[in-house]
Amino acid sequence: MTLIEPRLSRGLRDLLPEDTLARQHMIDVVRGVYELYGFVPLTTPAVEYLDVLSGSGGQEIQQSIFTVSNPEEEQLGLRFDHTVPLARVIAQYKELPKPFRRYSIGPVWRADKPGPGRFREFVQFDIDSVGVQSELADTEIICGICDSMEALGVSNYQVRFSSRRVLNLLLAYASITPERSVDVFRVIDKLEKIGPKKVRLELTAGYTDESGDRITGLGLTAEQADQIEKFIAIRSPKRADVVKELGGTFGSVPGAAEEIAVLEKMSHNLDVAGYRDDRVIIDLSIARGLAYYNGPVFETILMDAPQFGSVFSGGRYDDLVMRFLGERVPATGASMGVDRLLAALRALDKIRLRKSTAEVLVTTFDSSMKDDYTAMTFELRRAGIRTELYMGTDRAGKQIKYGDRLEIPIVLLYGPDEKAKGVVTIKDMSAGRARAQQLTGSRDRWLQERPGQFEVPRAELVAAVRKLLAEPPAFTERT
RNA sequence: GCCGAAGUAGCUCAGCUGGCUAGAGCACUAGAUUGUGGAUCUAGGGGUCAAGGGUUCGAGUCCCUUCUUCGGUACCA
Repeated sequence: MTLIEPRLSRGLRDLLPEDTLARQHMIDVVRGVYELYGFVPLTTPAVEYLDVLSGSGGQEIQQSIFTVSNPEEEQLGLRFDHTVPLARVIAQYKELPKPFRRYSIGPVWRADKPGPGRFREFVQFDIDSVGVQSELADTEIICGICDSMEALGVSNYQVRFSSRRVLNLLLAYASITPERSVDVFRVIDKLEKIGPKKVRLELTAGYTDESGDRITGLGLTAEQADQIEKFIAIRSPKRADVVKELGGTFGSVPGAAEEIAVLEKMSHNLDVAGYRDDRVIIDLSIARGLAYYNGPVFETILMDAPQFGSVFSGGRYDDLVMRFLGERVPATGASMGVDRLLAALRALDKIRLRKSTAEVLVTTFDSSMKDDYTAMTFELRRAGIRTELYMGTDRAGKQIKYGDRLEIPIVLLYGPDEKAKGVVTIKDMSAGRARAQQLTGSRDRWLQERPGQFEVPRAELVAAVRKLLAEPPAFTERT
């Protein structure tokens, strides 16, 4: 018999229970925030028609789409984000009430070459408001980002926003054609990463980096680069100052006053909602690389883990539905990089890792008492306590060890002795974990001490377990 | 895509100018301990030395090719 090697195609990975629980927890928290805002969930298939995904043109785009075959031999592919399927749904279900404010959570696929921290299948959490032109919609997305970060226990973060329209006006002012503007945005967006010198070189003549790689410049003139530098030099920790200076320097550019006013309104809305300069700033170097953004753009940095880059970013994209309807539908939204944020939260020690969902393990070390164990287990489950019944008749040591390895906080011991006395032995596993740190050698003492163990009347089992679960554990747990 | 580095047990690695049956630590399994987690002791399982070819009496070690992984860089709708 030829054995099949267990393996995964490159760029794909498994998430073992511990990782899945951490991810689930994070998603639940953020979902809770946006449901608090009244967003509704939307689920679309992983597979879409290829032309729906890639539009009429876009060969580059098609290269990173995984194609899929079906019996009808249709041209299909896996979605690479949630935004395009959303645009399709908007166009297809015209009866949907507007504004349509929805969130989508699920895997997306990109057939790129995987790199460190980059996979071919990854989960995105998207929130979008469709059908609202008002900057209130953009503001609300930003507020939700802030609330999400705080609900996740991160206080030191910064949401930075800018506006593509303001940037576009600037580029026009610097005599840069609209076709080139996306290239320019891409370079400006690197400011934080590579510094102003390299940005200037990349905007103009290009340069050769340390590894000998040739970076092609955009070929702008020195005057054009000057203009761009003058613009992105406008920075301040206070939103009002940025708006003011922007108005002073560029207010006379045709159409600029109107767009600067949008930034001002957003800033005002944020103030009213209670999100001040310490959390949300205007940063004119935020451009985002995506071509379809046409209004406010924003991103989120964890100040204690900036190396992870933006963990939650987005912007306004009023023209995406055009592809399907031929008419403009205003839309704005953001996408949370679930895996990136999770990695950052782990680095910051903000995620409690759990190996099991069970709070209680019922051990079964006397085979004549199987019915007692089953009854006990379901009694706890009906009381809403997450309970695992040990399967098998291994000796007590193994069963307790199993609970220990899965970090189940409570283990129940119930044998003939307990039954005769009408009690259950409850074992608070955290106590033993703390004790084991101090105790060296001496197995006898370890056996005698039985840390964290106590008996309660069998009838009071549920109440006692509830009480113990409500108490703070004896050892320090991450929240 | 480009530049660089590395691939030996599940993980981290040792293995000298080519030479006994390829090792260690950790992890895992079992026992000491069939009613108690940790520590300790004992035993055990686990390897196509990334793959293929070449040189050689002999290759984990040298040469070539391919693959993969990790850095950096570019791209990222």
